[in-house]
Amino acid sequence: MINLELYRIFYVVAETKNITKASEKLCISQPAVTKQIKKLENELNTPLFIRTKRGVILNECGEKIFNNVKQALTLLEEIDNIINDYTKLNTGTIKIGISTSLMKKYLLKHLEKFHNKYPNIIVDIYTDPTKDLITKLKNGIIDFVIGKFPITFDKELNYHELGKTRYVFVANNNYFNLKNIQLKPKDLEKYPIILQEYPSNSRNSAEKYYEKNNINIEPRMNIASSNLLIDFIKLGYGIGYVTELYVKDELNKDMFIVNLNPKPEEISFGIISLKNNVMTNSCKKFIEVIKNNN
Amino acid sequence: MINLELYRIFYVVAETKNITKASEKLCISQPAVTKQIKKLENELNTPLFIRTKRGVILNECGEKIFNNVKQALTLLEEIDNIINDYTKLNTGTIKIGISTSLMKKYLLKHLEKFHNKYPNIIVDIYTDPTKDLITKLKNGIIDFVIGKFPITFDKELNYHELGKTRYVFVANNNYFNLKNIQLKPKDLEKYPIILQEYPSNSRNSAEKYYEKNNINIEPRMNIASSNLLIDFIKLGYGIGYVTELYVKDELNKDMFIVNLNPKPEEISFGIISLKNNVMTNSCKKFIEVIKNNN
DNA sequence: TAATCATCATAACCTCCTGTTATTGGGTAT
DNA sequence: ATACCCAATAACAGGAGGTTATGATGATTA
Repeated sequence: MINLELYRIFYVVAETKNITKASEKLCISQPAVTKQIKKLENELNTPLFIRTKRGVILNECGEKIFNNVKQALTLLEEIDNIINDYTKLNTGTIKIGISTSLMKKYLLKHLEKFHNKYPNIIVDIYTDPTKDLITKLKNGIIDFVIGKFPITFDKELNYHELGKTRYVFVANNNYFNLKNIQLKPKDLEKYPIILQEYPSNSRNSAEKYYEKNNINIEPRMNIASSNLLIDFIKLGYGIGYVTELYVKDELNKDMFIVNLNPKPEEISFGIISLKNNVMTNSCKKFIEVIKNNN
Repeated sequence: MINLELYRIFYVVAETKNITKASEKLCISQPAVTKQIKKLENELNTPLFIRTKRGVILNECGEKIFNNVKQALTLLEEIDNIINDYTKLNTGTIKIGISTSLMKKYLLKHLEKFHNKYPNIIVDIYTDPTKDLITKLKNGIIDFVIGKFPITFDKELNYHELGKTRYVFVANNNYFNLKNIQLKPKDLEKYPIILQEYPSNSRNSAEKYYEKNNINIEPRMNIASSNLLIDFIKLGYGIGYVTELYVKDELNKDMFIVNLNPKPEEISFGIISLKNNVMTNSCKKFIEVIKNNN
C-alpha cells in the first residue's frame, strides 16, 4: 500500500519538473523530496521520472499516473471548501430533540433569530418524549436535546444549562377560592390533582414533593403530554403540576399558580448532548444565539 | 495541509462504521485509528463522525466529504493497474537511439523477436549521429542508445556491452592484388583511403591506428555516414575503414578485408544509458531479448 | 440478573519514517 | 573562468504514528 503523501510530492515535482523548486513549494528540503520520489518509484517498482541536469521529466508511465494523481488531489482539495461551507454555516442541518412544550414556550422565539442570522442552515426538530429523544441522541440521530435536566445525570451526557424554572401547581377559576391564599401541601389532598405519566421528569418531581412533605395524592388523571395537561387545567379538571415556564403566558387570564409553602422545586433546563462527541460549528452557533438573545 | 493518509483511514472507518473493524482492515491497532480520526477532525476543525456505543456514524459533513475521498482513492487505486500494464508490458514505448548501420546490421533481427514477444510495446527509433543521440539521451528524449563505445567513457553514462567487432580496412575488387596477401600499415600509403568524418568513433579509431603504426594518410574522402562509406568502397573509390560487423554480409562478393599486421583494434558496442536513471521494465526486457537471442 | 462481549477513549511508551544539514559531482549561464 | 543550478548521498535528529494495557459503558446472552 502506497503512502498517499508520496503522491502529493509526486504531483508537485511533476508540475515543477524540478526537485529543488518542488521542495520549496512543499516547504521541505530538497534531499527529502529526492528520497520520497525514489521511495515512490521503488514501491511502484517502476521509474516515473527521467533525471536530467536541468531537472526531471515524467516518463511515459509517470505521465499516465499523473492524470489520476491530479484528479485525486483536486477532489481532496475540494474537501477544504466543503468543510468551509459547514464551518462558515453556509450549509448544514441541525437536528434538535425538544418537547413541544419547550418548543412553544422557549425555543420558538430563538429559532427565528437563528434563522435570520444563518438562513442556509436547516433545523430539524424531533419532538418525541424526552426519553426517546435521549435514545435518538445516543444513536446519533439528533445532535442535541433541549430539555429539563433529570435528577440523576447520565454519565454519558453533557448538560449545559440555558435557564431555570420552577414547578408549580396551577388551577383555573373553578378553584378561585385558592387564589391569593397560601396553602400547605396537606391542603392539596382536598382537590383533584393532574400529573404527567411515568416516566417523566415532571412526575418524578411531583412524587419527590409528595415524599418530602408527607402527602400522597392519587392523581385524578395521568397525562402523557404536558401540553395536554395544561389544557385539562384550563378546563378545570383539577390542579395540575407543571413548570412555570409552560404556563406563564396564560396566567391571570383563566389560570393562576397555587401559592404553596414550601414551594415545589426549581429545575434547570438546557442542552443535553453526548459527552464523547464534539459539537459541529452550526450547533455551537445555534446555542450561542439562544444564549445571547435571552 | 492535511496528511493524505488520514483520508485512507477515514474512508475505511466510514465504510465499516466501526473503528475496531477498520483497524483490523487497516492492519493497525484500534487506538491508532481512534487517534488518527481525532487528528483529522482536529485539523479539519470539524467533527466528522458521531460516536455511539455500537460504532461510529458519519455526520452530515463527513458524509459529504466521503464522496470526494471515495472518488480520490479510487483514482489512486487505479494507479496500480496502470503500473501493472507497464511492468507487464501490456503497454509502453521504448525510445532507442541507434545508427542506421547498427540498426540494419545488428538490431533488425532482434526487433522482430521482441515485437513478437511483446506486441503491445511501441519501439521508437531515433537515428541521429551518435553524438546527438547522447545529447537526446541526456535530455531524456530517448531511453538508451545502442552504439559503439567511445575510447573515453562518460562518467554520467552506463555502458553495457552487447558484442564486439573489429575495425577493418575493406577494399573492392579494383584492389584485387591485395587479396590473400598480408600487408603492413606502411603499405596502405600507396592507396586511396576513405574515412568517416570527425567527430566519430570510427575516425578516432583510424587516427589511433595511424599513430600507433607511424603512418599518416590523408583520406581521399571524408564521409559522415558509415552506410554511405560502404557504398563508396563497393564502387571502388578507395580502401575504407569500417567495422567488420557492418560489412561481413557483403564480403566475398565484391569486397574483401585487407589482411593487415597488426590488425586495427577490436571495439565493443552495446547499450549506453544514463547512470542516474533506472530502466523501465520494457527497456530491461528489450535488452534481455537482444542478449538471449544472440 | 449477572456475566460476557463489543466499542471507543486514554495513557505511556517506543520505533522508524521523514525530515534535517552538509557535501559531492556535474551541467549551465554569464 | 566563475558563479550558479540541480540531483544524489550520507549521517543524523525529532516526532508522527504506531504499540500494549487499561478503563468506561452499552449491548448481548446464558
